[in-house]
Amino acid sequence: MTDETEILRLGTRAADAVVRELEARIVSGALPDGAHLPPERDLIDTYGVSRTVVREAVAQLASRGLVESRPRYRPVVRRPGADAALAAAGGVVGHLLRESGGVKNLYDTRILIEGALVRHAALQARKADIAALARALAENEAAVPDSERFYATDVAFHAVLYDIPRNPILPAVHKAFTAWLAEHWTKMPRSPERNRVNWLRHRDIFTAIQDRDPDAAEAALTSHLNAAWEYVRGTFEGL
Amino acid sequence: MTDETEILRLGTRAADAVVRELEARIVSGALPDGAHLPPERDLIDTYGVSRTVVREAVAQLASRGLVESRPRYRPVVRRPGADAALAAAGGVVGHLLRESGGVKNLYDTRILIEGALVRHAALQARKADIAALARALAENEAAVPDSERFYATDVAFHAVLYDIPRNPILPAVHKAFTAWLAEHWTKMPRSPERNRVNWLRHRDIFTAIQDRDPDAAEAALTSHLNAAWEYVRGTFEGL
DNA sequence: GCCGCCAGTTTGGTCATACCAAAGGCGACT
DNA sequence: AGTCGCCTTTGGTATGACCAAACTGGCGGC
Repeated sequence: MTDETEILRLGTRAADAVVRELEARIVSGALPDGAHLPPERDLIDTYGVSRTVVREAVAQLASRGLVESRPRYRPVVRRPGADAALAAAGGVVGHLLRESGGVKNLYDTRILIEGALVRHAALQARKADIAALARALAENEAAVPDSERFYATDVAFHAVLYDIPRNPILPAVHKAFTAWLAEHWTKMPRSPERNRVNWLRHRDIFTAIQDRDPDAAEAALTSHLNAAWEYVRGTFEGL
Repeated sequence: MTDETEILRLGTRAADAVVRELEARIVSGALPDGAHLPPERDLIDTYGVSRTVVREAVAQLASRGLVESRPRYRPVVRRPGADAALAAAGGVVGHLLRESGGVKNLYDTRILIEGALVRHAALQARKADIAALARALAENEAAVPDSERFYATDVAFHAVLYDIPRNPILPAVHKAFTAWLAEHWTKMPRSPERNRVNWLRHRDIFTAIQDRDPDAAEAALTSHLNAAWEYVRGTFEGL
């Protein structure tokens, strides 16, 4: 009954209380973004628990993205954003990508979402959005000879599409997609010729959006992404 | 440089090695799904580390959804699925929803995705898919007088849309959406009249899909979801 | 012979303490 | 004033102990 929504439930440990306390101090702003957490030994007598519990609490906060904890440094408070949520999912996604069809499934999901985005852009984009797209497109073109820079501007061009709806969740989704797929994507063989083809596709997408033609925009986008998939599918046999 | 993709990096602890070991034993099937982890004291001398490290390793596995750890029970191995990934993100999402506009952003994202799904359904749905939709629609209609059952069949109807592409990520996304939005959604005032209106919208969506008309399907879907939003927006002022 | 109850054992949760190594701060020295 | 190096702070790990709840097995009753 209850386990439906509590797949990851950790149960009621003493650490949970400390987690809630610290959580409250973070969201209330008492521990502002960027500040570091008090030393563990302070938290011990602040909350009257053992260091074991304190450490587990901090670990939980880290796994939730509320604090950023590097090996021997003081944990840094991070007000969570949509990207933190996606980052938290990253660990599991890594496993999914290793399974058969995992990459394909994720990529198809991306195509689905990005297809919707270009439709949205074609219908809703403001002048400033189209200008931003044009700029990204120009930088993309300028980078054609340099494969590394082309990849960066390629990502940037697609990123603009995620920015247009002005929904902070979407750029985070894009970041997550690129991070998760980057491993497979960056090993794709590249060349100025290849880059130029991709740039042409980007231009098609841009033109369709500029023309306010959602069907053409979606068609150009899916064709672009599917072609890219076909191009790299050999990289990961059957994934 | 490196922190771009390592938002949640925990650094190199001794626990990480144990995590990798156990991870390997899980994905290799040596620890099959449903089995429970060896006792902590066994892991201690299996890997030659202290119990502190073992416990941290198990906690990390739990946060990644590879094991399910309830308070005083042996952790149970869970082969991760897409739903585990989304569940991992749940903790942070809870905070996002408390922020201004958080619910709206999440809901808009849902509309974007589900709009793409109905388009896809209108273009790609097979006979069996349409039959499943028809069945869900019928059950939805039958539940009109019973608001609680209506909510369940409502969710089930939308779920069919996420099943059609046969991409396991999408049903997990749907589960995540409903779980995250349920808190706000279930407190929406309901009545058989209201249910009937919603059912009519569902029928519109179904008809459009059956007619292979993606534009009509998307329009019906967005109209349906936006109307629902307007109806409940008073529930959470300005969220 | 089967089932339920109870004690002993196992096992996860917490505490206390100690030690190490690296980070960070402070002061001396140049 | 700037730099180098020592000392303190602080996170990471190891031990060992204890508790309470879960588990197990055997005993006794039905």
